[in-house]
Amino acid sequence: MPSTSEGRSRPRTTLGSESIIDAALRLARQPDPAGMSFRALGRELGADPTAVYRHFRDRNELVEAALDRLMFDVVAAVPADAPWRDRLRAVASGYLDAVVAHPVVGVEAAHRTTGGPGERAMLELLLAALTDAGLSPAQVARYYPLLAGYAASMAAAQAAHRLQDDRGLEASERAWVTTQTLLDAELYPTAVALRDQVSRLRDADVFRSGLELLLDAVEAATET
Amino acid sequence: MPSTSEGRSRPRTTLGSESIIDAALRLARQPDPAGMSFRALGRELGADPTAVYRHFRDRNELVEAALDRLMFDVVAAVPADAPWRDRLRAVASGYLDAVVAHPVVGVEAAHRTTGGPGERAMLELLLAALTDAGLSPAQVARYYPLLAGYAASMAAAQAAHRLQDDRGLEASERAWVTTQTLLDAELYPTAVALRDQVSRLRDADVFRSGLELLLDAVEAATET
DNA sequence: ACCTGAACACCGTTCAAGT
DNA sequence: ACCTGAACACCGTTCAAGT
Repeated sequence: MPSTSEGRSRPRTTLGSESIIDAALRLARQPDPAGMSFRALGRELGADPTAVYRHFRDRNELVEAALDRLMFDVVAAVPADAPWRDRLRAVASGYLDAVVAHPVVGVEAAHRTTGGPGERAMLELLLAALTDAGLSPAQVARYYPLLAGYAASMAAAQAAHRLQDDRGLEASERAWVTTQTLLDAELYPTAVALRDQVSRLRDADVFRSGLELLLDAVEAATET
Repeated sequence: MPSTSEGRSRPRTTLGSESIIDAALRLARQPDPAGMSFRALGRELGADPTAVYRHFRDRNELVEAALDRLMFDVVAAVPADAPWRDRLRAVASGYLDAVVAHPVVGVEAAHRTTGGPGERAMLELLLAALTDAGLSPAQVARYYPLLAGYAASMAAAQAAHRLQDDRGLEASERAWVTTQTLLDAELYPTAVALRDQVSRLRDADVFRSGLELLLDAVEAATET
């Protein structure tokens, strides 16, 4: 490393948590698993990598802050006056898009709890929508973890899938459950129809159809 | 289960892919994210860490082999003559248990495709069960990716959750979707019932109830 | 033929030193 | 008060050298 300040324009505003999160999310968009390292972050910020430690205790805290910001923006984009089912659909697919668009942060979305305003806003939205649907508190307690867990884990899996094959873009075009095993298998030699249909499946389609089944279950629960 | 483990002394048989996988899975049981490093593996095998490269091209290949072995054993434990719904329940919960019991390998389960005999056996089981349920090939093509994706991503998320808080055992006792946010929130001050119920939720319960909803959907699809 | 071990290019993180 | 940069203890992986 040459001693700083050559070439390169200088972002070099005073460092703040928000600008660090911005930079982290910018790096997280690229499908490079190691793209959001502290060293890359320092380069992006025009500061020493370790300066980030002034604002976040460790990597964990930074990732959670970035994730919380994604959630906050997703919730903000959901029309508040839409029917409950539309609201849930909107928040779920917005969340999926955000997580997949920032795969480096997104892979951590499945199991992390941020404790921040974004998470709280999303929680509020979920609980309110389920209550508006007509569920009792006991029913909300049953369906809310299921919906949240489904969306979080499926989205993270898709982000991880996208991170994995940088190589075969065609491969990541297909749904991640679509093993090559299935596609070339003599396993189901007669079921050509099955192979054709599965090979056309996209990750987002799988996500959506599962979500609709869960929402159907919510709707059915209100009718008893 | 393989019976070839002889206490503490010296594993040091001639290195083979199978014994390496055994050792890797042994290390993967411990809830230490970095526990399955090549260096730890070398120690466990009584060999130089890099000797593993003689048998697996890289870490990716090793993880896939270990995962495939888990799947193979899970499928082998499913009674082949049970009704289709019982078979699917058995394979799903066996898979969840295996993945959560080997969290270091399990976290990778969501998005990986092994292409091995274990994966093929599991695929065969799934397709056969759905066909036995009465689904058409087109319906199988719709529900199979959903079931596989659901189980894979939820199981991986639970494994990741278990890896994360080594610290608060009580925290990982609770379902991972259960934010502290919800538990101490003034958010729903009236809904004490909701908080109480959610705080009693376990990860495995969430997994199971979602699975049953999906299986209900499969069953309903056969009646049209 | 198979294993070894030094070496390489990375990580996240700490901390004494600078300004 | 805030940032720097060397240093530490790790990674996965490569490759020339050993047996």
